[in-house]
Amino acid sequence: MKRIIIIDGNSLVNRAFYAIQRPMITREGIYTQGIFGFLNMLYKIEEDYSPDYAAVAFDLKEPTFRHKEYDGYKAKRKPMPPELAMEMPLLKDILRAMNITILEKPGYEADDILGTVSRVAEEQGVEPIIITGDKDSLQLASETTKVLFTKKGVTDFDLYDSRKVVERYGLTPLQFIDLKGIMGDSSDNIPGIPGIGEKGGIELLTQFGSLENMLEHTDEIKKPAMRAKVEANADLARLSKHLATIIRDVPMEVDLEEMKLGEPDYDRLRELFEKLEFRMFLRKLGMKGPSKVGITVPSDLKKTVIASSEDLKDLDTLKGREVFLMQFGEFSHSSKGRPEGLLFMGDEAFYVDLNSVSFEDLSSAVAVLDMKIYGHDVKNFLYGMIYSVASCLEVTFDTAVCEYCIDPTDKNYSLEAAAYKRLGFEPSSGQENSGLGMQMDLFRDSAEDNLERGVFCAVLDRALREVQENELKKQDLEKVFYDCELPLIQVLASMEAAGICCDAEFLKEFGASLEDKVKELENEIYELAGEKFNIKSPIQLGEILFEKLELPFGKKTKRGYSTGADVLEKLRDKHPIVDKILEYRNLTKLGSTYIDGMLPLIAEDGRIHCHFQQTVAQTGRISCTEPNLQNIPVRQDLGRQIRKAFHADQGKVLIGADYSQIELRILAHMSGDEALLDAFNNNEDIHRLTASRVLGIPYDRVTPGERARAKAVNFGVIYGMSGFGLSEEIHTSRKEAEEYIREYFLKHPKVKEYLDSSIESAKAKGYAETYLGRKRMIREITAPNYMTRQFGERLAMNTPIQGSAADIIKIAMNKVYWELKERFPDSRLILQIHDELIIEADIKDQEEIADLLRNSMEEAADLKVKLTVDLNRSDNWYDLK
DNA sequence: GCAATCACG
DNA sequence: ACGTACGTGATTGCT
Repeated sequence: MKRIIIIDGNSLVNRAFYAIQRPMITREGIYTQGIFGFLNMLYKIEEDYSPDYAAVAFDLKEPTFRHKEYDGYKAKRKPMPPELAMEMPLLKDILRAMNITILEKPGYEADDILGTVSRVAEEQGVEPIIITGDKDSLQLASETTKVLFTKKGVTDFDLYDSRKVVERYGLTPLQFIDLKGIMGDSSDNIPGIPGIGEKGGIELLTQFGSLENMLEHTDEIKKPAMRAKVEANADLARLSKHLATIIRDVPMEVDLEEMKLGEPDYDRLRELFEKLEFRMFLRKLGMKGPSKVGITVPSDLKKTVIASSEDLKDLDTLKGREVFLMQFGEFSHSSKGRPEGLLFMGDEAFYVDLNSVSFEDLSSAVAVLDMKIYGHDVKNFLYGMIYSVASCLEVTFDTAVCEYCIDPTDKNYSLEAAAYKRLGFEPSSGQENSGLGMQMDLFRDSAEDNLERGVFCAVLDRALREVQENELKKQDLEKVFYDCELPLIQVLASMEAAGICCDAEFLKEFGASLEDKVKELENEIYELAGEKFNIKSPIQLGEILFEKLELPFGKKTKRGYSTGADVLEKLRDKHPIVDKILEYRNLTKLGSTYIDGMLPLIAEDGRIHCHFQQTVAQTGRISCTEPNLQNIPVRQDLGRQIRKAFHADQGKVLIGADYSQIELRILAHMSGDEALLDAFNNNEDIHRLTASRVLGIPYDRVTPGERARAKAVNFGVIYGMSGFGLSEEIHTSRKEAEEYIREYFLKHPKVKEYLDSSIESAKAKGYAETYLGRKRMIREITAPNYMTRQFGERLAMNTPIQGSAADIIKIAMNKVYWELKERFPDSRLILQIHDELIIEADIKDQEEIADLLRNSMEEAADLKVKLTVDLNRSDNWYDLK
């Protein structure tokens, strides 16, 4: 028997829209999750039921006969969310391209079309399957007509025929209509008989079989209350049933042959899928496009396991070549483990088993090979070599870092994720959890298995690289990637390998002294609270402060009272316990994060080797983990003491250099605001100047308090401030804060223009752009939700500023690294803290290196303002000020 | 695994 | 009427 699928388009796309949890938006700002979900459903159904015919019915906007017969029909129905409404025309385009018939009929609903087409099909001996998320259509089920009803997600359905309807609900499909006549339907605003719901309705239908029969024999209704309701609303019930009845003879021509499934219009479909960024579907159709790349390992590839130091000479065939490199096993710098093995693949593949080959032997073998290497997350692999070797290897590509340049908003840069995104690659069975990208350290396979897996990764990575190379060109990202991020990999690897000396004894002693004070404070707090409790638990603390001690609570969080420092700060003079708690927090933070957290991360060489993350921050900054050396305390002296533990090695000195006000200088450059430009070019104090301009005070008479407020205003400008945010920051009324902002923009009209243009540009292009052309997608900017959109606007203002600063210091780092390597190989860049670089320099070269550092940083970008750098030298980090 | 908190730029 | 400044990472408590 031939089979037709008849889809309720509106209903299904609605289900699809809400089934896909996270919003999907393309680069151009088109919402796609409804279409995406719909197509997934459609493909699944085609696969499961292989239909011969297909049609999709849609509702039209104009009123139907039901509206005309009953004013309130669907009156309370919420309109389709605008994000989804946007998708509808595109969905129809896709269906047309697929050669799937679209059915619409003025005055009727999609349901009626389903009813009519299924009747005709049944008459012509074709089995109809009706697909919908709406229970109403169950009334159409018969022995031949099936209703496929969405259950959850986009691939989970329930199939009903008349028998299953009876089994499941105890009613025949036709009785469903009667039921709705009695109980009504709030979503369609069908009244039914007021006061009778589903339970009562089923009871009545079980007794009478149909609504008409019931109305003729109301005297037989046993419960008097129910009888009264039925008798009083007989007409309403008839109307309701009428409204709920799906019309099965809509006056329309139904030609099944026109609904026959045929070849889609591949070109048009490809065009649409590309526009919507549906890489998976592109691949599914086996069409040309980025998904065409086949992942097959050449069968004649020579593969060798190197399991002894003597065999390392086999690697000579790689000499001078560009080689894919991948590491198996240990990743963390702090733990003592060594990598399991390394894969090298040029024209041939080699797996060096580091269980049988010494690390030193490998490194000396590699050192003379003069290879260029590429791979996925190469920085981690470089650490698998001795630094002197790693620094000789030129890195020609990194598919992880490249993916980050193309889309810095992604959360997962594993090889699998990137290959899935760009190629539509899905692991075949047996590969699902093979850890192709990230987690190879979890596997302890045989050398042969690692070799096989590595070779597959090499082929996959090569395919990914080709797509990415095109994308870089297309999006004008080549400068960002090739000139900035790619060379930086080497720099960061070197910094990680270098690490910084950390004095464990100092930390332990400092920690012990903290501990004494913490114990003391703990007891005092229990004393003042009158009981013991967990001070570290915001919930318990909140109960003590705001219930037991009845202090006035400021803000609330999802879980209860807010006990953040800003709230407690305001309560300091209300109760002595508050100060103790603030001090307790202060000390335990230092103890747990900066002492206990740091000590185990000191490596055998007495140094801490943090990991610099090049693919995390959405603005282009780098971040730092295990430990985070970018947030070592500095603002308060007590915490700052921690820095005494970090020092230069024997015969070395630390040289620190930080950009002065780089973000505000970038703002001055981008906006062209004369007042800002002049201030910076004349080395004026920018916060003082802002105070003077905004508050209307002579420059020389600005007080420290006024300067501090102006500083907050300057930060606010960079962050895309609101009056509320600023008022919180400087503890003033919102009105006053808004006054400052108004005055600031009045005095700096070009800054205002620039920030507005940032928003406009992000709206038009869908992304924010930095000095080097780094792009960050800002999906929020077109969000219908006000808050979300506002957030997007702040991102649009801040990202070019923060991101350009990141670009500039990266340029400086590349320059400094190569200069040091050539001229002062004993001195190394060791830390970057966003606007600051630290070098551990050989004492004898310190003067020249200081100059080199300053010049590299100041000349990293050519802006309308001078970039200035403050330099400091010391043998420990604390005194680097 | 998330929320709250707090360290940095 | 709403809820509010940008970007990170580590620790702790709680579900």
